[in-house]
Amino acid sequence: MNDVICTVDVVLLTIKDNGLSVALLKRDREPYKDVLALPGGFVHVREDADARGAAMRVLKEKTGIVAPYLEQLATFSGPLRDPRGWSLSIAYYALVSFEVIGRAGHPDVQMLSVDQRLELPFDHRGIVDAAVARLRSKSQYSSLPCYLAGDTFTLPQLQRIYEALMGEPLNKVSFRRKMAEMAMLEAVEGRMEAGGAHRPAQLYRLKPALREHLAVLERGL
Amino acid sequence: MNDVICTVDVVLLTIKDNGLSVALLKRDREPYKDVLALPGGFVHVREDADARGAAMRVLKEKTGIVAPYLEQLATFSGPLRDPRGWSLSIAYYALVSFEVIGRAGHPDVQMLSVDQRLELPFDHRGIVDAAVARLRSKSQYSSLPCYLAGDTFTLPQLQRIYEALMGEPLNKVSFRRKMAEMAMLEAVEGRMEAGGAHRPAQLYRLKPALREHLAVLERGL
DNA sequence: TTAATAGTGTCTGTTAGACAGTATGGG
DNA sequence: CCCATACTGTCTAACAGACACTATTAA
Repeated sequence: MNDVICTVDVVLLTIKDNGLSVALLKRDREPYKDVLALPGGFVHVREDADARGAAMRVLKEKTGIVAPYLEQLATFSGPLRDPRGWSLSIAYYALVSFEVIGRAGHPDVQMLSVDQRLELPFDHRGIVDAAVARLRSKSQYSSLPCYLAGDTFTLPQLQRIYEALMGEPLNKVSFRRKMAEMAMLEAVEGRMEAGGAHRPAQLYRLKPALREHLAVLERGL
Repeated sequence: MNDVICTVDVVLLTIKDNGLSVALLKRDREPYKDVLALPGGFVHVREDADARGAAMRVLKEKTGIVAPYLEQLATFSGPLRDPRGWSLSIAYYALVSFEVIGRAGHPDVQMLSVDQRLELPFDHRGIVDAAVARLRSKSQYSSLPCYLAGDTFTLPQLQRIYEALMGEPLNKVSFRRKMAEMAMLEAVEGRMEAGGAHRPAQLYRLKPALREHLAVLERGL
């Protein structure tokens, strides 16, 4: 009655070159061997405390990354999405800064722009699209994009991330008012961003209390 | 490797007595026989086109209702939620007007206020809470609550539904401005609400084009 | 005519964005 | 000094909510 193939897939997103990129790996077995696909795998009833645990395990095994933000996206199912039979995938999306991917140093992981619209096996194209839509939607009224920044970042850097997600330039004064309204950042004393021939920007980090749950705005950006 | 119990559960919500109520049924088999629980059942690989199809089938079988709005909520999983073993439930939520439940006429279906916080078997209490939170959240900026009204309704009726969901009175002028902004309603000619010793209200219905997808607001209510 | 609710015009306080100014680094 | 970018003060336009007024029915 219940011969359902149960898997998890993870859409690992980051900001690279001012645009969203997704982590893909060449599959190491059939079906679609050697084709670029999302990191995914079977749910292991013996090891996994739940589907989220399976997603964390799969992400760690395939990319070496323990993502600070991992949220369930949706479940995709049906008889046709996997040639092996009626299958079901609980999809998660994870957000990390580009540095974290570099530090993990898995050479198999390829970061491809989501705008490139590469064809993907299974229904992975639809899963990626859903993750990007969810991220863009939540970015309009929450602190979610902070997880795409590094541990510390400046307000101009953070604004560039928001702008990349929203696809339009934002008003600087309004943006800063909103960030203050969410009350999620704390200044990192002493250290400023070096770099250009101009005034350096204040560094911030997410308040430790907000490492787990998002800050949200009454009205969007 | 994949001995996962795959089920769907449906949170059928309606507005009754100016408050949210959820449809519950006495379970007809073990575990938790005769205990009130969400309508749910196994995914049938032979019949169901996907998990959504399973949810529609289960809802129809157990309550006689074909809901105009049925959306995936989340997937709940783990070894402890079902005494039979490591299980997974893809939860959906559906919205209908109270009349539709009456017309379906299934005497086993009980509508209980979500505020009553009745204890439920499995993790059904958490599933109901998640559905209510999702509905309340989406109500702040979309036409979603219209599915809780009947086929035709007046603006005062619709405002009362929004107010029941938001838990606070809304400004009449602003509410009407927002409904106009969403451009989702069309007046039903000729017919007005009868009833009281006062001016009758204009009847509206959802525009046919919006029967499938929601209208959303740039800024919330 | 009165009571009761439907629907609308308008005023005002709040909020968001434009603009322009000051601040502070490197060259 | 100049230039570039960070940051901030302030004006204005858009928006949301309060209030009051008109409209329309039954009794």
